[in-house]
Amino acid sequence: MPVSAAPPRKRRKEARPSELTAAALELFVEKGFAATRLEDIAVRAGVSKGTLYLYFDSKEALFKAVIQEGLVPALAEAESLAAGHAGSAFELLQALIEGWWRLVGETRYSGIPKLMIAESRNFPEVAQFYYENVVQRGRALFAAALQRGMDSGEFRRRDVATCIDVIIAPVLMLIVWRHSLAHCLLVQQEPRTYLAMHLDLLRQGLLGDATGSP
Amino acid sequence: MPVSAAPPRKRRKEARPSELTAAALELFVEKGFAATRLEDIAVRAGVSKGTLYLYFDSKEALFKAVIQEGLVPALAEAESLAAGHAGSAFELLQALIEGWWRLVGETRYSGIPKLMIAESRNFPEVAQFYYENVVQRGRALFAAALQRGMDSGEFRRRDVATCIDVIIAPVLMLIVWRHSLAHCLLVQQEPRTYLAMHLDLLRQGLLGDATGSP
Amino acid sequence: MPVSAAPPRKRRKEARPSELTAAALELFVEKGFAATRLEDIAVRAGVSKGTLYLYFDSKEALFKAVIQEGLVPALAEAESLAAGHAGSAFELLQALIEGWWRLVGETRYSGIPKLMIAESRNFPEVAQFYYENVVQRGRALFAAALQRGMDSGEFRRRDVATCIDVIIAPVLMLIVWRHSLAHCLLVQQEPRTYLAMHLDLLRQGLLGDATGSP
Amino acid sequence: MPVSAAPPRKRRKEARPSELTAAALELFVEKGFAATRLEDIAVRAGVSKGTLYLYFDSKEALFKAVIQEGLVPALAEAESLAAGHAGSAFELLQALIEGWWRLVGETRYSGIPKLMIAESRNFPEVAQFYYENVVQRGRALFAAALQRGMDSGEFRRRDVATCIDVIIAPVLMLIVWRHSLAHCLLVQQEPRTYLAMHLDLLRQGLLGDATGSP
DNA sequence: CATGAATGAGCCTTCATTCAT
DNA sequence: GATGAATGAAGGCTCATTCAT
Repeated sequence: MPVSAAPPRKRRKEARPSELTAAALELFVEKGFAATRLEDIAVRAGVSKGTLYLYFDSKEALFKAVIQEGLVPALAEAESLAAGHAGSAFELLQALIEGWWRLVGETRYSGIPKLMIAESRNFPEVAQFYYENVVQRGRALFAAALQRGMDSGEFRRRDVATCIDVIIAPVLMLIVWRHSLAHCLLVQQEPRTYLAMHLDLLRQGLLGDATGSP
Repeated sequence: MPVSAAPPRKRRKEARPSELTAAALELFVEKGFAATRLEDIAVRAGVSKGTLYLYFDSKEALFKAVIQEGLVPALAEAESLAAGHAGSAFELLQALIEGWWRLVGETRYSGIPKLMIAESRNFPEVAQFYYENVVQRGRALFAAALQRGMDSGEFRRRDVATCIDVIIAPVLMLIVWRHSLAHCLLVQQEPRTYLAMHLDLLRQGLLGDATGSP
Repeated sequence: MPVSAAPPRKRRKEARPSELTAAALELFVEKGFAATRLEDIAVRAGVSKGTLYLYFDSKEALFKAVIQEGLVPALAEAESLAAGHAGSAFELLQALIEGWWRLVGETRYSGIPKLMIAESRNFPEVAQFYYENVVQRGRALFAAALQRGMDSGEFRRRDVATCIDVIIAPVLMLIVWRHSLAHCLLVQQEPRTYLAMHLDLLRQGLLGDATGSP
Repeated sequence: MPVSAAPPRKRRKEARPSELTAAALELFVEKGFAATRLEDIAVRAGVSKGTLYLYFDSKEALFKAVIQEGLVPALAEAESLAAGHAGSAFELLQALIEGWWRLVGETRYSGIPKLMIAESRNFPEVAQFYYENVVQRGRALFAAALQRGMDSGEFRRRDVATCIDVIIAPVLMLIVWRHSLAHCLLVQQEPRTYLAMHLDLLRQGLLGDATGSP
């Protein structure tokens, strides 16, 4: 037993739950919920199987925790980013998309959307939580930007609710793609280029021609 | 017991495999591969558990069959649709998107993209097959339409490969959404409206201003 | 459909059961009863799985038939051979051992002793049948030869019942060995040499020294 | 619940594997490999089905362990017994046969020869192991005794390799017999009497007459 | 707190048996 | 008679969960 070194047990104890959910997230995203064994999660987190049950009541509870601690903090950050934004509506849209990529797309949390796509029908309660706390809040950010642009005449006037989903889809799809087919086929493309193309089409699509019509 | 009816043994024999893959597809899409029990598939197809093994060597072989017989026929139809198209490049794009919705989005095969997202990392070989026989061929259709529009000056000139993915994403996402979160939350929106919005933004986004410059 | 050739169905029909038991015997000896699939037997006999049930009620009934038609004819032949024997007691013993090798050891029926060793505890009734109709009758032949030799002073006087088993053991073991370890290790030895050695030791062992004592 | 007793977890852990192979050996010998259910083994060992898989990867691995831990220790003991033997060659033979009966014939390990006869063709690798580590070493012990006797003139000169097998056969057969037919028919004979008869015939058979010829 | 041995319900797979053709 | 598609009970194996240490 080493006399010094090694973080004291106290610190570990507090950090444990998030180490466990981090390991669980990785494996759930990789293999899916049902195909992931608790033992594998324990091994990846460097603990024993039984330890998982000190922090979570069941495999399903662990899954819920993974989702619940996943994207909410990122959303809060995005919300404050949007609140303090000063530029044009399109610049806000751009900031939202790029911010989302930085805060989610490039982190381990990017796996959560794929996970929810794969598992929501098996866990309706979790899906409900995710919808209310992530999807709705995320859509609201985009809705506000779009509404502002339309009200000011910067954007053509369209149905906002429908517009949001069309705009978000390429961003979501990029993430999902990188966690599914692209991952095992190694056909990665450059995300920044892809997002730039999306914004390029979007600018033209939303702004319309010089006269602002139709 | 009816005097007529009762499918003769012979006909069943030939029809069985596709009845089984149909039942399997539904359940794999609903629950995922690992969480689907062969017994459930058998019950849904109206046969016994053992019968599955008369037609497929294993659960995994059944999965492969589900994917392989899934979208290839629809793609062939889309290819012939594209080959015989006469209108503008944008009209071809529109026809591709709407055709895809009609041939895939509204059929049971719409579940396959969701299934591949969820399972491709567990079945790299199947992912490879899907990529080569569905993804690549689908992208080629859109690539041809885009290239034609750019060459003729109808569309602004952009990198085709990147452009394809951005354009396809909303269509794919619509399908995936309806098989995942939307399905269990009953927050369905009208697909036609959504696709119309996508095309609306796309027209403006691709065509650009009156002078044809970017 | 050929107009001529092929044995007429009538003949097949009579020959069928023994073709089936022949195939079954081979596979039971090779793999054991439980590990042999009826389908394999059917294939080896060149019929379909269902056909087996036209001749035998169950897998167990087939097993019983295999044993019952196995060694009884060979024993009858050995009995008539012994009955007509004219030489010394030792020559009779020698004729029995050599005859047994020719009638059983070199035929497919040599598998039956191995089969009974492996399966008798799973099929006590069959074991009973085998004991009464094969073992007992076989021992009786040896018993008669021994008794004759002891009565005439040709052999030393010993307990016949015990003596029989010691004498038979090497012959049995030779057969069993060739159907088990020797078969998969290819360490076959020459059976004739082995049997000659057995008889050589036996002659000396039974005859004793010149004075006929002890 | 008793205050004392109750084997500590630690001790069980170490003792488990041999408890499991002991139970497995009994059942494999009784019913054969394929006809033995893992559940029965577990019940006989007083554990649950799953526990077997903590110690053995599969049913086949359990089988291999049963064979591998079976007769090797007994052989080692027999070898040291032979090494320290001082009497005549025949006395050594006698000691080997009687020792083998005491160390194997009367223990649970006596089932292994029957098991190998029944299963070697299904498990060629195990047969190979058994042949090299048990059969070969056992034959070497007898070979040495025979060779010594022939070199000293105590025995008649014969081909040693063939002679061994003839001599061992009755001992092996006795064991096999008691685990197969004799077991279910209750026709047990006295083993000691049988072995004595074998040795009696053998002495006379090997020694020959007073003049040492032929 | 942490461990990992033990459990047993559950699932994939096999195969003896049946029966419509 | 002969076939082989269909059945469903049974068994090997896995893994979420528990609990004595």
